[in-house]
Amino acid sequence: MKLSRSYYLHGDVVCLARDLLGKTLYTRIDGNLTGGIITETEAYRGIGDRASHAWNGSRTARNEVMYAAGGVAYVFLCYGVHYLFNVVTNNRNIPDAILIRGLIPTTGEKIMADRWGKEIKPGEAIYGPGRVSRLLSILPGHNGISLTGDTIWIEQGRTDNRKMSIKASSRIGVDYAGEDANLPYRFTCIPG
DNA sequence: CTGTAGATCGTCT
DNA sequence: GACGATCTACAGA
Repeated sequence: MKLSRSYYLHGDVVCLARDLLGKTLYTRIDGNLTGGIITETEAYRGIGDRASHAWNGSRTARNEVMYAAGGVAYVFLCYGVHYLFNVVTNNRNIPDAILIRGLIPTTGEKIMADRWGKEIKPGEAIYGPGRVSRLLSILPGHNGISLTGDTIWIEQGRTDNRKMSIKASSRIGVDYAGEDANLPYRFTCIPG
């Protein structure tokens, strides 16, 4: 069951980042269906969050899609090498987003292994936002597309995340954000 | 196991 | 012109 558009309009991005754990992210790119259970996320909270591209109201061609209504993809190039995939949330003109940092492949594992160039063991968790987008073949061309369409979407899945062990911790690679780097906006889980 | 250098380019100042 | 919401390979202990 696909998450509906209204799901992404929720006003608390930190709450949503936590809620996404245990759900399944799918992509269908060039006819290849791949997907996995989300195990790690980070919330980026609007214009007041120094770690966010939208900090201090910054609004440019790159981050424009963060200002769209929730339920679309935000994809950007990081370090000139990796594409990072975010879920845009909240209402129009409120630039909240959730970075997907890790998942456990459950669909199309062989396709993902080919894209990665490495073997993926059954049940093995993949950590790292750059790897996630590479395995799912998410590219800049997907920036701004709807998450309720047939290319990238998220399903509720079977996992009840109230029964998972969920941890909150500080976000990765955002030392430039000063005190905001210490906010507990990173969520990890061990499905069980 | 830990540490670190290099890759590589769009974006913002 | 500087710098990333990173990953990998490789060196050393």
